[in-house]
Amino acid sequence: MSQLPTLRQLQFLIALAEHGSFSRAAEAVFVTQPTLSAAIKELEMTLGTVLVERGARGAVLTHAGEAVLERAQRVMAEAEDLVIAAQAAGEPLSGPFRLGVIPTIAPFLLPKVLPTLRIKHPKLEVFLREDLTERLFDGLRERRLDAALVALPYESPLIETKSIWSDEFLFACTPDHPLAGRKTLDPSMLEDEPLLLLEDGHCLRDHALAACSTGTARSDFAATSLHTLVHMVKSGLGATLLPRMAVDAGLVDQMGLEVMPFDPPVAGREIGVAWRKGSARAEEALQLGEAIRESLTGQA
Amino acid sequence: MSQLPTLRQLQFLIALAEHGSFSRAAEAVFVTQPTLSAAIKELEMTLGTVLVERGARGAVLTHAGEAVLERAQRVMAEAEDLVIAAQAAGEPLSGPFRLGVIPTIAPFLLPKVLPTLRIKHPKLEVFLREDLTERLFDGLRERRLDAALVALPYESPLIETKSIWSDEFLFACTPDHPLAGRKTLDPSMLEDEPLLLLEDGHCLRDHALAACSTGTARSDFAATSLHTLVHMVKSGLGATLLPRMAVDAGLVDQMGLEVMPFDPPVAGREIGVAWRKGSARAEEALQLGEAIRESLTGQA
DNA sequence: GCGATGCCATAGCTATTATCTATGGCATCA
DNA sequence: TGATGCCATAGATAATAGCTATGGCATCGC
Repeated sequence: MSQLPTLRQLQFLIALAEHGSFSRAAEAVFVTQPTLSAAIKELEMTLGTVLVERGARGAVLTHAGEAVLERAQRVMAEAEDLVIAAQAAGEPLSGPFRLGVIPTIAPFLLPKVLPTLRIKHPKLEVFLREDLTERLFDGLRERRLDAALVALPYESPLIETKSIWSDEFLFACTPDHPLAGRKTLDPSMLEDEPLLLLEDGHCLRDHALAACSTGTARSDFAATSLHTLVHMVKSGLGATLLPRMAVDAGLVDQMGLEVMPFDPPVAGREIGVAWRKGSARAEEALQLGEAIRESLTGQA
Repeated sequence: MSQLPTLRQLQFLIALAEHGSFSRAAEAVFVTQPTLSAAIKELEMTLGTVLVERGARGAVLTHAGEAVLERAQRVMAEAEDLVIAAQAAGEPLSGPFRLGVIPTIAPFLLPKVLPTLRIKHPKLEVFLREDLTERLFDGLRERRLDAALVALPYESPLIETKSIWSDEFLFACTPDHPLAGRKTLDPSMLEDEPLLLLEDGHCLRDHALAACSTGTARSDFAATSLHTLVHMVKSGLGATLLPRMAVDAGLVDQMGLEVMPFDPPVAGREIGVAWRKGSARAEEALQLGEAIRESLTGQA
């Protein structure tokens, strides 16, 4: 069995590749140039291959160096994951946690949930990022996020999800709408009803359309947020579907709109937590989802 | 940024988990018990978590320890891959190379190819393993093999392939067969022709059936190798399809059988090289395939 | 009970090596 | 042709990885 390189050596190689010069790379990793120089030489010795072409204008990786660099980055990333996983396993739901939330959930869920979360997990520091599902998932894949709250179903490679809450859709319209005044509604009644929806890219748009397969979207107008959406409904541009969570949070209060549920089986969307497959904080993501569910049922 | 653990510490942890005792683990990695003890303690310090429960009857990993262990094994595997990749990049096609070959290729291809390979790449030490495709692919996934020569198409997760050679199918029958004496053959002529084939599991069986979609396999007899197959044909049990490579290698010499090609477009199978996705020797696998192709065309 | 045994932790020492400072050689560029 | 920037080497030192010896503490067999 051949000798293994040191993580430190790999770290130095990565810095060297990044900065293209022994001296600057050394500076970047807070050692002196001879130290880094010796470490790279040592690495080349243990690997039995020249990794770097030294020149007067700096250093360039050889072909073998590039191959090693790629794997070195993987090894370092795995090692860093290990550290995070260890900390997470030692004390779950503590420390900085980068959570993405989609815009149709964030303003209605977070005010309810964050205070309880802060009490139950005082060591947890939640950093929030609001964005569309696809971009949140990109963030998960690129390790910029630890977890995300999104609406399901939503398939995406390398992403795993767990549903934590069912969010029912409600029909919203002006009082002079033909369907106004009803207690409940059947999706089939929305046939030929031009629905006002969010812009393309918002998963709520697709989920709403899926919920009432008979309804059609107005193609001439679309809203950029749920708040503007209800205002557009109010001004007579059409009816829409709203998540109950948003209505409960007071989205349509004092708007003078009619809001009614559907007959069972109730149409809706699932709210769930998502994480990168193999993430060091996958377990924590699940626990966070559970904590959110509890805090929702606790004060529902 | 938190301090990273050492590969050595991870190695110690893996040994400890495997042996369940500090003393025996230490022995296994050729250090003394206090050394390993100190290293594990140091690891626990840098991770900020207790990984091991010390008891009088040995050591057991904590929950966090299990989580770290799993990732530690990944990191170590990646690091070992890095070493191999470096050596491969430094001097491709050298050193030990574990090559799997399916039984319907091995006896006919290897005698042609291995001698040239030995001359062109004298430092390459090829270790051969003959088995069915699926088991070879298992070997690739479990890192017991570096590459495999198989017949394509053959989809399998985590496996990548590259075709290197087209192997035409030939029709073989006894001289008293109705189709005997023809120059060429159309697949449609095999309708209702009961074909004698290899046992289930051999991809050649499936590829042969795919080549002539009209033909049907005899379900009462099946051969375990191409050599027994031709003997069974000879004894009148039925006709069959043989890869040209095997015929060229003398499979039916002095057997008194009729062998004829198909009309274009010629039916056949692709012979290709396969490797584990992300393998440290993926590049070498490709090069090996290229070398084999060259050695085939060189003396075809 | 009570040594005997096996296991892990600690202490103190040593050898190794990682890192630093200082310096030299060698290209490139003004 | 000096000046500059870059990497390699040398020598000294601090950090640490490892070893030997030993102690404490359970468990087990008698």
